Amino acid sequence: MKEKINNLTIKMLARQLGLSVSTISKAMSDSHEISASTKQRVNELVQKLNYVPNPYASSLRTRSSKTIGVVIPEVADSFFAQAINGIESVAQENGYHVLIYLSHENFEKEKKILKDFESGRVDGVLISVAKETIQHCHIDALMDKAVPIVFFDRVMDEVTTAKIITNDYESARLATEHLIKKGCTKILFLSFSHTLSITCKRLAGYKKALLDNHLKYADNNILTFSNDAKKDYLLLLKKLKSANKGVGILASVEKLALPIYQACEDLQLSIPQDIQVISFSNSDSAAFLHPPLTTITQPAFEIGKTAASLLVKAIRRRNFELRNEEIIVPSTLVVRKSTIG
Amino acid sequence: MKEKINNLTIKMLARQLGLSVSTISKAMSDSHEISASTKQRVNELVQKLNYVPNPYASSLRTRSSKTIGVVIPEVADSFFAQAINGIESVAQENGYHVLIYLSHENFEKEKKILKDFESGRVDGVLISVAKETIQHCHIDALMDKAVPIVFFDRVMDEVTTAKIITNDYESARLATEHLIKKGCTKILFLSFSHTLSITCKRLAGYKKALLDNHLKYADNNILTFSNDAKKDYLLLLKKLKSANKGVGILASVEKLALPIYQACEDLQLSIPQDIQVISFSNSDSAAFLHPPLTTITQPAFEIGKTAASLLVKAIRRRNFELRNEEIIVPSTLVVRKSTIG
DNA sequence: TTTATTTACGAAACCGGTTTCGTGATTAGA
DNA sequence: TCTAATCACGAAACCGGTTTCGTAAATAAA
Repeated sequence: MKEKINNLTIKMLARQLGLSVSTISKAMSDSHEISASTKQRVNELVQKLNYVPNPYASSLRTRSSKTIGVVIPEVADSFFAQAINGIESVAQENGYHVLIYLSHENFEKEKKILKDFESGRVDGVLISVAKETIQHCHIDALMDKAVPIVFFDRVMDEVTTAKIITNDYESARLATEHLIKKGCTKILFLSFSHTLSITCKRLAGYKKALLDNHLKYADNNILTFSNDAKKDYLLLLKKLKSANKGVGILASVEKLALPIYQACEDLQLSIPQDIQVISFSNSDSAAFLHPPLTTITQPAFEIGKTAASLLVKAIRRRNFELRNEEIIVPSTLVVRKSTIG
Repeated sequence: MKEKINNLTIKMLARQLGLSVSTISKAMSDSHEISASTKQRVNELVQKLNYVPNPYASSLRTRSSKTIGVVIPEVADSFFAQAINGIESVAQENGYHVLIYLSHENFEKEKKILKDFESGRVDGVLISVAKETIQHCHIDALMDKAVPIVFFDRVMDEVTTAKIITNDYESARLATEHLIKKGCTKILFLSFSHTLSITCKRLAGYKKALLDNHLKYADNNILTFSNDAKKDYLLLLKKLKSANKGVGILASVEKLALPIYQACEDLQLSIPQDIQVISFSNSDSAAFLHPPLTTITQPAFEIGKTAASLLVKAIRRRNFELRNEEIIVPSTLVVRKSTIG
């Protein structure tokens, strides 16, 4: 087994050059108090010996980790995958490192993760809260420690900080209206939470469209999925069994779309003749489903990028306070064959 | 702006309890040299004040970061998303933190990332190399610093360490054979690299199946995609235009599947009547494409989990050497309608 | 030419934990 | 009863950087 080599330290560099450690340190950070010639000597040795400074020593002293923590419910969802892409691109560009944590929609896990952040492990946090999360004490606690936090997608309105979201209300309203215009007289809203910001807003948009078009809202048109896929599927089957023509479905998150297709197949219902479907989704394959799925496509990459940019700015400039604002990056309704053309 | 509070330190705890810092430290790590009563006093204060020790101070002294670095080419691919899931689950279970880096298929970026790891930022590394990566000097350099590395999926055979992969050769062979059995006499192999371990092995499996079935191999049946989506698409169109019945396609990675569907649509070719398609893919939506896509489904979560478990074990037990072994988690051929039933 | 700055660097404190080693008090062994 | 071992804890070094402050030499200002 290869031994952990007594790593190269700044002290050794100093010795080799006959300089002090402080001089080396300053030279590496291009300090003005070091002469050009010395800087060059230092840089040459650094190159030659392949020296990489210990980030933890640096973090300890400077109280900054150049690291941002990202907390998301899951990663196997095109939205979050693309958002991570956006986040990472900003991080890489600015020399930040990205710590990823999955809450698995579980509040206790999310709490534990944020608790750990109180240690100073990260300079800032990007979070999309878990489905179970209804309190924000864990977030408040972290903010009390002056750790900047930016929400994205799944936000908590009660927390005073920046939130990067899409136009949930408006796009759900538009989608619902689209279904109505295409002849739907009864529209099911598939949700998977009563409390998440996104589902509330999307539901509100749905209701507004109903109201505007003189359709009455009915509680039993709202299907709330649990985490039990089998049970959820049976519920869906039951609902669709009794569906007549003129039924439309609006799925409020990506992962609810495929079960609809499955159910229609099992029940031999045809989309869009029997049932029209729209889903919030970022999946590339939406266009190639059978039939192609009409989607509300969120600017996931953009949302991640915007959130990360703002966070980095907040970290950099300590006097730059994250205002209690919502930055809205709009989604687009992409009409395909799952709704009548 | 909230001021960065002079964070709670072990020193303050010590003062409050009239104990020394070393006692506190030992009490917190449940050292045997501390009495039960003292441990309890310490724990109570820790609870009360909500004390979270500074991980970087600890890392500095112990030379361990409880962090693993994950380097992948991209995240917007179901395979990597699921693999991250597996990795994260193991990490969370074992108290490890996960730093994520994307190479964007770029060798220079990958090199830079691994170079940074030489600092001691991570205790171990999981990597799936970039498409551009053909040398392994950057990996060797890291291993020279005694940082354990485990490859997953896209490995480098020349590097002596553990590799978690799927049965690329065998599953490509089976898939090709499946196409042949279903009547294909000419089979296109869609690749996006000549050098990646996975594409080489999959190509070899493809060749073997041809050989076994007395079909002749032809270079111009191999389509190698670049990163220029438009150009790639035109290439594909051109190939398919001249396709007669009996053509099959094997796509060696997930993201090559949708362009095939697109092209067939544009050319009004019907799958599977005109062209049969199989793709390596982990996407849930494969089953709902038009037509449902026959896939080779990799155990992505399992691969991530296995790789992470092995890495954690290697980190934990310094005398446990990562042998030069391949751990193979087999894929499954899921036959759907894109090949004739 | 003398004094005031500026330049270029070093010594040492510091960040917040962990670990080694030493020691007085208590307990066990002879 | 006297010595040896054990217990429970503290002092201080240590991890590897960064930063403050002090200073000799060089340069500029008077």
